[in-house]
This record gives sequence, C-alpha cells and structure tokens, in this order.
Amino acid sequence: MLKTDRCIALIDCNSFYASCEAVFDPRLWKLPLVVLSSNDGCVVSMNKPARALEGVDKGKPFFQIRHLTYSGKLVARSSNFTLYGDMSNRVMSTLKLFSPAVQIYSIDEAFLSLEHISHYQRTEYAHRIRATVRQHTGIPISIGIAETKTLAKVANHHVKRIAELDGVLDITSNYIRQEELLATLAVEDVWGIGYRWGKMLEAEGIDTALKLRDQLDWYIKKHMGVVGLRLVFELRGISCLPVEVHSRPRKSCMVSRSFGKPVKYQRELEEAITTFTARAARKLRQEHLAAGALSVFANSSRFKENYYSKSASCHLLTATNHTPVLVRYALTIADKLWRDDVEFAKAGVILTRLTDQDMIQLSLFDDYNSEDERPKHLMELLDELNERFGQETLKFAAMGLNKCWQTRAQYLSKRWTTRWDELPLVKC
DNA sequence: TCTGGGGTCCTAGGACCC
DNA sequence: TCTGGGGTCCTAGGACCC
Repeated sequence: MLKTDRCIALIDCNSFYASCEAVFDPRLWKLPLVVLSSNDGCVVSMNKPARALEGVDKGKPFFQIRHLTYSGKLVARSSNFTLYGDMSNRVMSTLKLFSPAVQIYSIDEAFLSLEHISHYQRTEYAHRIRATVRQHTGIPISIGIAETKTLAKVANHHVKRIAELDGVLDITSNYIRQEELLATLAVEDVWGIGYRWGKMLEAEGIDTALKLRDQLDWYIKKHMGVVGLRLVFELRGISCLPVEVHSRPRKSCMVSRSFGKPVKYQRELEEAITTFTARAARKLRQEHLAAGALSVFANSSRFKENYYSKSASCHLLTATNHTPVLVRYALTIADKLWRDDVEFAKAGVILTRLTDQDMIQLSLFDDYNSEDERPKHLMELLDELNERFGQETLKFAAMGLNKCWQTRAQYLSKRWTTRWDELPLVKC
C-alpha cells in the first residue's frame, strides 16, 4: 500500500455556488453575494466581498441579515441546483482532460492523481489546469498537492489564505513545509475532524494538526477508532484513502424539504410526502435502481417548544421504483406520524436497500407478472414527458395542486445552461 | 413570521446460530 | 455451587463530509 511516489491533487472550486451565480451575472464578482440554503433558510455560500461584511457568515439564518439586502449592501440568491449541477459537470469534464484518475468527491471538489507528472513540472501543470477550468467554465479553483488526500486538503486550505500562491501549492516531499502548515492548522480544520472530535482533542491539549499527527497510535485508536487512525496516518504521509475513479452505486436516496409555511392539515403532509416519494422514485429510475425499503419522517420546528420528530419505515415485499407502489407504502407509514396538535415544519422520504432494477429478487408470494411491462412503460412515459416539458408537467393527483407547503425560493436565478427558455440573451 | 439537504462509514449491542 | 465460545446479521445511533 505504501507508495512513496504517490501524488494527489485536491481541486476545490472557490465559493462554488456564489461563483456559479457570478459567471452569469458578472456584477456579482464585486458585489457582496450570499447563496441561501433551500427554503431560503441560511447562508451556505458567500463570495469574498460578502465575507468582509460584519455579521455575515456561513450558516447564518438569512432573516437575521435580510435587512442588508434592502439597503443594497448585500445580494442574496436562492440555491439553484440545476445550474450548479450543470456547472459542476463542466468543471469535472475539464479536469478529466488532465489526469487519467479523477475522483469526483462532491459537487465542487475532485481528487486527481498527478503521478504521471514529474515533480518539477507539477506546479506549472496545476496552473495550467486552473487556467483551463477558468477559461472553459468561468469558475475559479484552488489546487493543493501532496502525498495523501488529507495532506492535499491541508495544502488546499492554505492556498485559499495566501494570495501570493496564486491558487496552487505543492507540498509533496517537502516535510519542513508540511510541518509548518500542520503547526498553524487548528485541529478542528483537519479534514475528518468534526465538531465533537475537535472539542475532545482540544480538551486534551491537542489543538493543532501537527500535535494530532504526532500522537501515539493506540491513543488515537482508543478515542477515534480506525477512522481516526487512518486520518492520522494520512497526516503522516501514509496514504490510506486512494483516489477512487469508479463511483460506487449509492446505498440510499433521500428527498426531504422544509416547508415554506407550517403544515397543519394531514392532507397537506400527505401531498408533500407523495411529492417527495415521486421525486425519489424518479432518481432511482434514472440510475436503474429499485428500493427494497422505505422510511418516512416528519418533524416540527427545532426552534420552537415541544419539538416533535418521528419516523417509521417498512420493508417492501419486492423491490421497486414504480412511483404508485412506493407512494402507497409511504402514505401508509405517514399516517403513523401524524398528530393533530403538531405544526409540521419538515418531512422527508428515504429509500434504502437499493438494488439494480434488473436484478430484483421476487418474493415467494409475488403475483408479479414479468411479461407485464405496462407499469414500466407508464413510468418511462411519465419521465420522458417531464424531462421534455419540465418537472411535474404530468403528475399524480395526490401530489396536490396548491402546494401551500412549497419551499421558498424567492431569489432564484435562471437555469441558464439547461433550459432553452431561460438561455441568457446577448444584445448587440 | 423566518434557522438546509443529501450522503457515507463505523461501532455497539441484540438476536440468533451451531 | 456449577451457566462456552465463536460466529453472522441486523439495526440504531454516532461520527463525519460537502
């Protein structure tokens, strides 16, 4: 496993959501901009000018800073996942021009193996990647390079804070530099150290990445298990997390939303759950998967008294991705969650035990007729129409028409790159 | 009035088996 | 009085990620 010539680059798009918005509205490179979570709840991405504003921070509830938008000090956008998803695909395709081994890690991050580039040319090569992505997509990126994924993350963390580096830092084989960076990195900023472990380590006096790296193995294993031990090995330059080129099939599929306003009628909750189930089923069909189990949850607002949260699940007799069947199960479960005295703020549907739709195990008592292709054709037709004419052009009556509970998205930009009718126009 | 959504992996403990 | 040892599978909950 130990390979000394290992070389991994972490590519990270700078303030990705905010940058996507700015690509199509260039004023937003300069104006303070925040992108909001779904339901316009809180800040999830912000550009540099916004970061300089007092009181504006990631995770900040939007209603606390909304006044800044009235006076023009701040611009807000709702999350436009159609746009971000498409822009992400463009960035990733560009990256694939530069390495045979690319792992798409998240919507705005990728790991690249750079083992095919000699040590002396790597920094220059990374600058070329950066320039090309910028040219092809308009998105600015940062690149950290090291022997392991975790050290590449460390390098990337510093790139963003040191302007002179111009977006690229290679710390491969540079152990003095590695120690310098680790000594100035707070332990909670290490990739894999979350809130709990951060607090625990600090209480033990382990407050920097360097101190964490130099702990004894048994100590780490005892307090943080094998996950923690792998992390520490990675900080020492021993690669435990390889670049995974092939994406593994997903194991679950969730659709959940906070409601635009509290749900007080059972009928509304049922409409929401039907809608979520239909969306989840659609996702499964796109990936040729079928669900063997389903769970539904619903809760009141966490920020109000008498918080109520409940979930229930069931196994399906036979795995399926057929919307009507899944909806039937979901509504049966949803009935158990309802309470007259609760105002619901959020609900969701989780599909699990996913299997390939062509390898479904039929149950002993199944009366499924494999010759009957009608349910399958019905779903194909449904998906095709909605793909062509827009989401929910054709839908189930149980999804509701009014949708009083619909998620807020007051500041939504256009789907510039995926809809003909929303294409940007250039006036000559 | 208002506070996100969608994932993964690991571990402990219980049920059950021989 | 005395009560094994080893294994698997499943689930819930806890940790983490973006």
